[in-house]
Amino acid sequence: MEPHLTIGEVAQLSGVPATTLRYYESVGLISPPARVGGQRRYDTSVIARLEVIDLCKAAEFSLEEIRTLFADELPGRPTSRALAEAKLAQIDARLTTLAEARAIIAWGMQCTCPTIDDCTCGIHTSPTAR
Amino acid sequence: MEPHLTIGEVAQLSGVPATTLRYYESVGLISPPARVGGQRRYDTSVIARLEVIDLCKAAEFSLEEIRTLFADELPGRPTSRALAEAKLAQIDARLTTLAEARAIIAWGMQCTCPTIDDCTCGIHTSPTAR
DNA sequence: GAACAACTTCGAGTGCACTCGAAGTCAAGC
DNA sequence: GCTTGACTTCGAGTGCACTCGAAGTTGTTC
Repeated sequence: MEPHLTIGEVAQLSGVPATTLRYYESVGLISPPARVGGQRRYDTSVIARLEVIDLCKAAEFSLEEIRTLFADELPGRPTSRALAEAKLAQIDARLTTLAEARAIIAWGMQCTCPTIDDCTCGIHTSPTAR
Repeated sequence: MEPHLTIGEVAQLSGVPATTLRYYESVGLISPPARVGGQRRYDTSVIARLEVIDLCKAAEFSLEEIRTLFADELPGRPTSRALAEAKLAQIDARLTTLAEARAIIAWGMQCTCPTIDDCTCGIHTSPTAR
């Protein structure tokens, strides 16, 4: 785990742009690495952390939330657990509204009105009964 | 349909803040209303338009896209149709990634690692086989 | 030792959809 | 005529996650 990777190498290995790596460091998502002549030298563990970040992003956590997840080192990680539960609820809510949006569009595509303004006829009879 | 509603009345009737109404006008989503002594006077048709905008927003269209929908007056409204189809695909893609996110979190909540950094063990065995 | 790429910091810009503040104008009621 | 509240414009600010540009420094190669 010797620090030997330049920021460009980490960027290449991880697929995360160097600018973004500096940004992540600035917001405390990755810890400041060693320096050689002012330049950053990373050890390979940063790659794993970037993978975790990627996973968390895929799970719809904000960077600030991911920072919190990393900071949570209590036994059982109650903060992370609470965050995950809240996020799950958010995702479910989002899934619901997206399904509604899908229904609205599918219904709208059957519309034959000359302009969309005339479509108000459907507002009170749309599939989600708005 | 005489223009007699002030911006405040429209805001109250529609639930859309006056600041937002002015913003919508500035981006061409609603047409500039009549003026009495410099003040906006709307006719009741603006309420219907705001309802349509609301519906489009619920369908995940951006304001710019909604502007396009309103401008589309060709027979059959081919532009709107294309936009709707593209949006449907976007929504479906989003539904898929959200479902993945949901699976990732549900899986993460079973984790008993002391810190999230240790969880990398799961990256290659997560439910979506990332 | 000179060229060149890759690095450094810092501040500012991007996109979206608002939202706010300042400073001024207008209409209605007393 | 004065107050009050709602209105007007304009520019700037918000939040998120970057992204870019400028100006300067470092490491590598010839």
